[in-house]
Amino acid sequence: MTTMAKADLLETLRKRGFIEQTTHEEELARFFAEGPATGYIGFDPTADSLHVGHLVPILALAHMQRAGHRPIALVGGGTGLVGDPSGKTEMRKLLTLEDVERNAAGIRRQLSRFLDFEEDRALLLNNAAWLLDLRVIPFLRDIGRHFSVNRMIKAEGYRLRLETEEGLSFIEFNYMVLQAFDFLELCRRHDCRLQMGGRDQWGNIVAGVELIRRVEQKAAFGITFPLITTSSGEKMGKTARGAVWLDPARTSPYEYFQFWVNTDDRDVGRFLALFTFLPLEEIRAVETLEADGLNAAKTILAFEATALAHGREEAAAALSAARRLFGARDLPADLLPSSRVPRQEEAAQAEATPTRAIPRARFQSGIPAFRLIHEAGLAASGAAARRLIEQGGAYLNGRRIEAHDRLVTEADLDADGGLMLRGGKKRFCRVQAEPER
RNA sequence: GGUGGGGUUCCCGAGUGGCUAAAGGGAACAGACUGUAAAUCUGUCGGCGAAUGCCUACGGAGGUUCGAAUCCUCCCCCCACCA
Repeated sequence: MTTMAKADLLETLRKRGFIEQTTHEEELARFFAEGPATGYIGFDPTADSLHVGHLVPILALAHMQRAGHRPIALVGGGTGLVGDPSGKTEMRKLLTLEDVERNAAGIRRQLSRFLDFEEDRALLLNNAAWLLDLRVIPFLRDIGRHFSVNRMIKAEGYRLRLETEEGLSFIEFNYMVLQAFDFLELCRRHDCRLQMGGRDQWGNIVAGVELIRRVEQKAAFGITFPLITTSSGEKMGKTARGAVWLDPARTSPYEYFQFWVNTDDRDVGRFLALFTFLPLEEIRAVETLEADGLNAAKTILAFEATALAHGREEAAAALSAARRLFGARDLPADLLPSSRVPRQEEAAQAEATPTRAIPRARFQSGIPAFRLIHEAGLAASGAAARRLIEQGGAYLNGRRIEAHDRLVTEADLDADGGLMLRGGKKRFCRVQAEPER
């Protein structure tokens, strides 16, 4: 990458919607121009998978790397044992060391899809390395003395908690100090001078910037990202069944693809800028589209986002499955031309529709439709499946199921020994009869 | 440790002996309308192979009663003030 690209990073991030606030605007721009710069973002190991809500930070690191800088992803193996109170109204349950280690491993795997860790072009570190063995007294004397409690209790992250009944425990109160110390440690070890994070991290980031200036007399910078909400006001990335995960075992590539296709009209352009690498000039054209064109843009958004998280093949398979279930539509060649999405339906692709296997013998006696719907995962219980059918929302091979106790038999199986169930408008499940062994 | 307030179904929150599987709102799901969008309207919304049927449920364990989320006893947890 050229020096040009390095210098442009701040502008790129800004134009694509990544930036909420920065410290030292002009110095920061110079810092990038003089790069390569090293910057980091912390990830809490609260689960063994990251989810859609983490994409903004992940892609920010990826943009850094693409511009020729060096990103660090810091897994909070140490701070995860403490728990960040920022933006939380109640105290988090504390994680065990084993939890944290297992979760850190999952996160590492997922990040490597977005970042190139070869030859230290990006670093993946765990703050457990320097936090776990800290000694209290030296820490208080060397680091603690730089923090003013008067100022800390005014920080937004703490104020919320100080005002509620829940209160703030001492362990959480230390979080800011530890995170600031992380930044200092990264500065010392890797000359890292930039920390990015969500808007609720502003206080923690600034604390680190100031600590570095005080202790090392070096310039350090912070950037926060806006909280991404959907136009309907929801926090982005949540659906009925909870978070949309990056782990394919938790959220299948097909579901992941569907999540993006179902983007609100008003969000398509913004999300393309944030969650894909397609050029902004092309994305701008999307703003004026409506109906069909907009749906095509959502398809490309879904393809690109899925390809980033799960790879091109999985994305193509999900697209192919979606085309089969919802009807094929070719994508216009002049829409987002940089995308390598398959614009027309190609010959048979790998099956990406969720599939459920049922022993063939059960079809011989016949399976009540509501039971099958339940087993296929299209309803949470038998009663729910019954309701679904009563309300006319259940389909077998494209035809509405009229009675909840209708028997599904071998006569309903197609040439491949399977059948297609549908719940509501967009949930599908293929049921495959398993031959006897 | 003391005093007071509280723990209700996914969430918020009513309910203080039967009419309560439990008001109302939110979320969610389905149908209509559509563009796999939004908005709107209608319906559903503990489980059970049909039920005016059975089971489970109002922090936990017992008890009173024909009958308890509602009354009593003990215990656990949360919050506030005091120490």
